Amino acid sequence: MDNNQNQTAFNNKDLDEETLFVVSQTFKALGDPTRIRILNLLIHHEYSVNGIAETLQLRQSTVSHQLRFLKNLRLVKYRREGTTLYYSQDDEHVMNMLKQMIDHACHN
Amino acid sequence: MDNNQNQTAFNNKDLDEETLFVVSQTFKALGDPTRIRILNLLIHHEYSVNGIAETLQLRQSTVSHQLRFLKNLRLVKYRREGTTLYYSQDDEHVMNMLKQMIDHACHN
DNA sequence: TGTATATATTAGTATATGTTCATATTATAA
DNA sequence: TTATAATATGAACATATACTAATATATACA
Repeated sequence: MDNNQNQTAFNNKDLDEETLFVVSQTFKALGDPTRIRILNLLIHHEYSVNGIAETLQLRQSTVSHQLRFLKNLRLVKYRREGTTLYYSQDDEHVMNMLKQMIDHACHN
Repeated sequence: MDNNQNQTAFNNKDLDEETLFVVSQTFKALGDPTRIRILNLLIHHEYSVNGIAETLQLRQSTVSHQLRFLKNLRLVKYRREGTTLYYSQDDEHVMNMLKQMIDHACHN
């Protein structure tokens, strides 16, 4: 039996610390209006940092900070073109959950 | 055309304020380890407040505070039996997202 | 090399959040 | 009514979070 097996497989009552950390961090990323707006933009296509800032009426600094947050969680990635960085989504599963929740919230 | 129609349907670039609030609040609820552990317990069956506290090794007060949080978002409900309140899940969709994310986090 | 543009980083600040202790409330039973 | 058990609430505290202004870094190009 695999030592790295998660507790879900054992149907245990509590979650192991690492799973708990990853899950809470990921949901936390989706738990802020600014990050949701950024990710919602990136559903459709890539954007530069300034592109996001202008579209969402946010400071460049704010966008950059939140992108770093999302990048650390591998929820977004970027490609460089000259001095411009184009950010795009990097976790299809999480993006699907975001879409689901937006639809869930809209169907009231 | 319906005035209450959400912006997702229009494929707009930004989300309306109310959707943004509901979505971020819901994800915020899932963005805390304690609340995740509580909800993860309630996946299987109902628990009393003290039952949760004992199982997860948390203070009664902590559990009660977090249950109020989850109750306000209609993520949990309760039924009374004497002086005991049995809490259970009340949003199948959100619970499914939690399960999905836990599985997602485990499959590393 | 020097300048311009795009982005990242740092430090400061205000606010939000989670936990705890102490206490209040509620319902039951003697 | 009084006592007990279960839960809720309020206040205080420490920590986390998000935003901003100012500045640093990096790339391209003249």
